[in-house]
Amino acid sequence: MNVPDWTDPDCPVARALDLIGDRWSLLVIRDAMDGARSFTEFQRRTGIARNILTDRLRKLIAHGFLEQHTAESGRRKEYALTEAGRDLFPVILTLRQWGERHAFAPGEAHSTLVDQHGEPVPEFVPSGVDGSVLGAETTRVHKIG
Amino acid sequence: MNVPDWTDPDCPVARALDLIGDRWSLLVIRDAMDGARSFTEFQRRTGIARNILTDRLRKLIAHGFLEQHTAESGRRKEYALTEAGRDLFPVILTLRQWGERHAFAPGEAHSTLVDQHGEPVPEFVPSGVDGSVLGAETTRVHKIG
DNA sequence: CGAATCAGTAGCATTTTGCAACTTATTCGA
DNA sequence: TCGAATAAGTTGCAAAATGCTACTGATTCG
Repeated sequence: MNVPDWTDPDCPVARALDLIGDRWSLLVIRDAMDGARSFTEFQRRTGIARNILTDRLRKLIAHGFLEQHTAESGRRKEYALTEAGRDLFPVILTLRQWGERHAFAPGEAHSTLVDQHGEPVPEFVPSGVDGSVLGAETTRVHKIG
Repeated sequence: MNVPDWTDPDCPVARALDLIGDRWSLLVIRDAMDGARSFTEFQRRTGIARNILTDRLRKLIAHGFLEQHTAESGRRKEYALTEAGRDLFPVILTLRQWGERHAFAPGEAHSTLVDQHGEPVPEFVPSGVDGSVLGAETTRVHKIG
């Protein structure tokens, strides 16, 4: 997508999905957050076709999620998350937690997310200014204008 | 996707994306959260092609995000979110907040999310058991086994 | 130096998506 | 109650995206 032909220009959700709402982009971001740096490493972890990976890495760079820089040792290139890319952490986290709750059978094993001390990351629940839990029923979209 | 051929069976992020990681599913969910109930309404709001919408609605039902029931008045069918579908709220919210921060120029107008009293929904920041802010740098994936 | 590895490209087959026109059932209004 | 409008898809075909396999030119390692 050439940046300014948004599916729904007023909606931040739609703009975000125009940028990373495809089969692979968020998996690449996930792996970047988990330490992947090289073309081959992204390819191995995701299983994406090589030509598509080339395309996705270019788009992710063009849209400001990744940047390519030269590694300390050697001249080989590396991909690293930008601030905007790292800022997708809450998106990946909520997808993960949704998946844990609804895409695994009870008792079925899955990878988990832990903090620096090895403690599991707690469930992440949105709350309003008064501390009440927020959901689709208790919020609404306020349109422009 | 026929449910048990996951891209990456151990990863909840990948499973979630196998189910709703395409151009349109999350926009349909977004509109369902914002009150859309009928085929035509989804079509009008998203702009998706009608045959693709048919396909997506069927898949969302098959995967347990939506259910179809008969409206009170009249015999016409309606689509409604299931509990699993409503539980995608945090995903939509974090996508929205990412979009607000990174996909709009400073000062550019966009729709906003408000609570029952019309108060803007606050920024949603993941934190660990000790209350510290979590991000990609301070967490890691703990694999199965 | 030679072999292996990395980072892609290129060509082609398959799948997915999009568009426009058509169909069938409801519903609404005179 | 009839006729028109609207809802909810379906169908056929064209265009775009994706995937697979093989190939290429640098790096790097022993």
